Amino acid sequence: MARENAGIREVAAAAGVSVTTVSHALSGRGQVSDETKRRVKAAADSLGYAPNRIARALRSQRSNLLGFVSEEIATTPYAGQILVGAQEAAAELGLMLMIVNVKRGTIDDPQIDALVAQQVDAMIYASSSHRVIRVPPKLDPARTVLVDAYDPAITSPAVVPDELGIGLLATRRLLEAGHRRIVHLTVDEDVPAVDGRERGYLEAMDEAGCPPVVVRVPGPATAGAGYTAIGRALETDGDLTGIFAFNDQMAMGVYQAVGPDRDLSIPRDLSVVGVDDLRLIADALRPGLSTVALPHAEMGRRAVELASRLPLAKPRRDQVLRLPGRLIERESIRQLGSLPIRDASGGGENPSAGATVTVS
Amino acid sequence: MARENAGIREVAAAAGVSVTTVSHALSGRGQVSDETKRRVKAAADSLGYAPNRIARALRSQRSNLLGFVSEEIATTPYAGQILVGAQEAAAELGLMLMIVNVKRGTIDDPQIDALVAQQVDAMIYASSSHRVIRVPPKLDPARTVLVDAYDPAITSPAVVPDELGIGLLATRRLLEAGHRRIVHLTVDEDVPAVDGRERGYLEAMDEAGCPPVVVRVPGPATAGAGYTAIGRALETDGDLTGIFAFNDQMAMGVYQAVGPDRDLSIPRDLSVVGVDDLRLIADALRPGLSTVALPHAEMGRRAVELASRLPLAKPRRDQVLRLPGRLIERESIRQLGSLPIRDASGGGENPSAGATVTVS
DNA sequence: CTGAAAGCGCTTACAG
DNA sequence: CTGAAAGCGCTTACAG
Repeated sequence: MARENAGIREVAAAAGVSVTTVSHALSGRGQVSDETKRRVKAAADSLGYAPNRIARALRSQRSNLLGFVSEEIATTPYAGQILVGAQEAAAELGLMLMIVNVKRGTIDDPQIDALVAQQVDAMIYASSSHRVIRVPPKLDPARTVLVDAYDPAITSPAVVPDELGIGLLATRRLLEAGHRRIVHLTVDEDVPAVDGRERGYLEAMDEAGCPPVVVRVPGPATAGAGYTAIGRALETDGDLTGIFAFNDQMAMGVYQAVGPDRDLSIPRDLSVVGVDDLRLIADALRPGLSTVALPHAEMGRRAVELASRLPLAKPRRDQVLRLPGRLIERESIRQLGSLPIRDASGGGENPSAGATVTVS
Repeated sequence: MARENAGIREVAAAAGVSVTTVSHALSGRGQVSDETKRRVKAAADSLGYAPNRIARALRSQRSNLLGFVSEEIATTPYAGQILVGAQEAAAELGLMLMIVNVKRGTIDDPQIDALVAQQVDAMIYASSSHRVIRVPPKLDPARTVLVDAYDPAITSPAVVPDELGIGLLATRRLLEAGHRRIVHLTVDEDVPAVDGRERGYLEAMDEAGCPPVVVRVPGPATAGAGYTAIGRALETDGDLTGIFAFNDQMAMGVYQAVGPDRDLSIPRDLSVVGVDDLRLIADALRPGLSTVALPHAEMGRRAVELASRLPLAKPRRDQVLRLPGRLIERESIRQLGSLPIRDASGGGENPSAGATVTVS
């Protein structure tokens, strides 16, 4: 894979100019006549010249490398998507990504040291799910961008999903389909995703004048948690018709609970919306699960763009970029239309009159 | 992130020797007295010296970089696991991975050119699922290792799962649990995974003297395909008790089919084993799905180890490393014990007497 | 066993 | 507008 091709000297010789002029002509940095520029470019093309990035990095003290530290890249499909977006943006900017995988909650890792030793221009630290973290102290906060994470202790910019907007989007979708008795199934974890989606739900229900019901079960937010939660929800309100699950896994638990155990079916009796757009789940469930896709690829993109400007950008405190989710429609939401199914009342009451069920 | 620390000159000054001696002492390449070596190392430590990898790469013409080209790293959790294994092995060998994501079936990609321009020492090309591919011509076959893929046209070493062994493992597990009427649900795709697992199934059934039944439905191997396949299987043999699904997604289709549509339950009436150990599915299904985990991380490891030796290794034609799968037990297999449930006959017949059902 | 010197392939003041 | 020269931080023949 070693490049045995022409170097800048060969190009210079072929074009009949000095290496300085080749460098200037190709980089556009110096003053070079158009004619010379043309000749140099022609020579470079015909020789298949590509600058040696290592030599360039050594001389210019810029590696054009971005470090990408990801927590548990393998355990969720999310990190992969962030990576793809980051990768694309990096390619467009002429940067390469150097990737390292660390355990969740890592403070110190020899791999991170290795990355620093590579003299990356900046670092991207991607969490495995939106939460508050402690950035490893090895990373220079002024040269680090956080993805799907937020560290209140430092001033690095962060790119995160707009969790509140996601809660609004999912809940409004159910409201627009005519549902009034909508429950939010969530977990008792103290992370921005849980908090933000719930606040979005409460806000949307408030707007619509519907009493909110939040069912909170012990985390993590798995199918099992969803199974437990929907059971509680149905005990609390046997007439509910809309379910906003914290994520697709919890939504899967709803599917598992309604079929065999009860005489309910989706979407006939219950409309369900999840979050994550985990294809493996959302596509495989019958009927397909409507869900809010998180902007992972876009987060990766934006993180790279921010990181590439980091050495130059002015430090801004609490610079956090919230990116919107996107509703992916499948078949789990029933349009109630003008005629209400079962008891679709509930308008006009104060949201504070709604229930919060906590299972522990 | 730029290292503003000591360079080799500072270490030399601190130790009272030349930079040559520092280089020799630290790399262990030249002849240096133990005493000098000790002094140099102490100086390096106290200054926190780390060699500049870029300078080293430029001078020694070895980048210590491995290119990792992955197809659609985001769409499956597999690629992530391969990456983690590769990452770990690379770290142990003092190598860094430079990662690029390409579309499935890519022949030409500017990202790959970029990787080549980085002067990586070798390349790893990881497919998104075990199949026959055409390696992009930009990659030097003598410096490329294939993962989860095989290109008959070139001589690059390849690291793949032992598909036949996986078929044997899954089928024998059902046989050992006392099942005799075991069906293999698969798809009509011409890839090594389909072919190998099926051959393993046939071999194991033959060993046990049980007639095999293969139900083949149109791909891809999704939950929907599994749903269709189990329907056909039950039409063909209403008394079957064991199901070896091509993968976890097809196994999920079996779960979806047995519950609501028929009076069958897992594992009471049907024992199911899948392949992939997709946590999102295998853990979430009720009962948990027993499945064969593919050796993804190990494949990544071995690929890096091979790649790191590639510039030195002798070219060996058709060097393919087959790594075994591992059975992950959950709750989807019932031990039939000594007393046969329903009709557990079927021994003694020739496998060729078995059926192959193809749905198109 | 130790060190002076060349050089990897570029970029970048600087001089003309 | 163009080019000679220095130098990024190492490694590596080579000489002593």
